[in-house]
Amino acid sequence: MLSKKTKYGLKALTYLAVKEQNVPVQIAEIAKNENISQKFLESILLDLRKTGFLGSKKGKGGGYYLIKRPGDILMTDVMRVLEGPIAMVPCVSLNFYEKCTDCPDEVTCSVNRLMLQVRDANLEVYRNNTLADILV
Amino acid sequence: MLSKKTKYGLKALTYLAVKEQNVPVQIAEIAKNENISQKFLESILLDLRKTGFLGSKKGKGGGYYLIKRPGDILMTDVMRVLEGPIAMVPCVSLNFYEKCTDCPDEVTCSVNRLMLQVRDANLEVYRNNTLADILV
DNA sequence: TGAAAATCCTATTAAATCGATAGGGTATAG
DNA sequence: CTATACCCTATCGATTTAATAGGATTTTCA
Repeated sequence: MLSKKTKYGLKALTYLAVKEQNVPVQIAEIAKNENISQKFLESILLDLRKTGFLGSKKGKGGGYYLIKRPGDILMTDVMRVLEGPIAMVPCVSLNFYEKCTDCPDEVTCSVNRLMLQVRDANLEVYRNNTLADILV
Repeated sequence: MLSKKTKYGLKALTYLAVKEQNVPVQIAEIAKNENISQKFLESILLDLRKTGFLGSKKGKGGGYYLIKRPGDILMTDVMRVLEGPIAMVPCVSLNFYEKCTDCPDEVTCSVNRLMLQVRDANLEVYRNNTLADILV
């Protein structure tokens, strides 16, 4: 299942993508328009700012805005920040590799074999989509 | 993340696949060889039996065995039983469709748009793999 | 016929995760 | 200097997951 964090994060990013770049939009506005708990969204946007997707501005007239153009924001990067590793098991993860403790040999593991294909298929999708591509 | 249930279930299926068909293998043997909690595996195999993948035999010399040939067991079916829906959001699910309560329109939803592609990519993988294909 | 073997079944538990909330701190515009 | 809006940490309740417990049922076979 896709986490609500990821869902909300994606919705917020697309909301900002159709706005003027570098013009701050307030959390409250996004939350209201996208039916998201404001406090929860707050923490998600904070995350997206710390990871370099968003800029922010405090005080009156403040808010969040996209730092890069939608066409330059890859879904691979967004998904890794919001949802975590793209691989379904650590032993096939590119960025978060870990050996299985229970499994003696990855080469002869059927789970590994299947999940490698799944990882590649998902990567292909995320690499072929920027934020601009999923706008209406 | 792939659940342990799915991981263990897949390992058990492949274990049975390399054995003679219709010859029962005991839970204890599979659990020991694949480093799986026996009791947990018990409930998983029970599930796989109820959903038509395995047959069972009680008493001495009993155990579980594959009902179909590995080449006839599609990963789409296995994954749906063990892991649940293949889609990451219900609004793009083929077998478990549900409308989002928060989202006014699927057609203009960026999450929907992205997750449709992800679903199709995953389906493609699972449809192209039978149990026979992921054996060593 | 009875004891051992093995699956069947339900309930419970411990830990982790998730989604949401609380409550104040900090910077900035005007 | 005050209102605004982001910043930050902590906590909570619900759900899910992985594992365990404990016995019921069926079958084999001596």
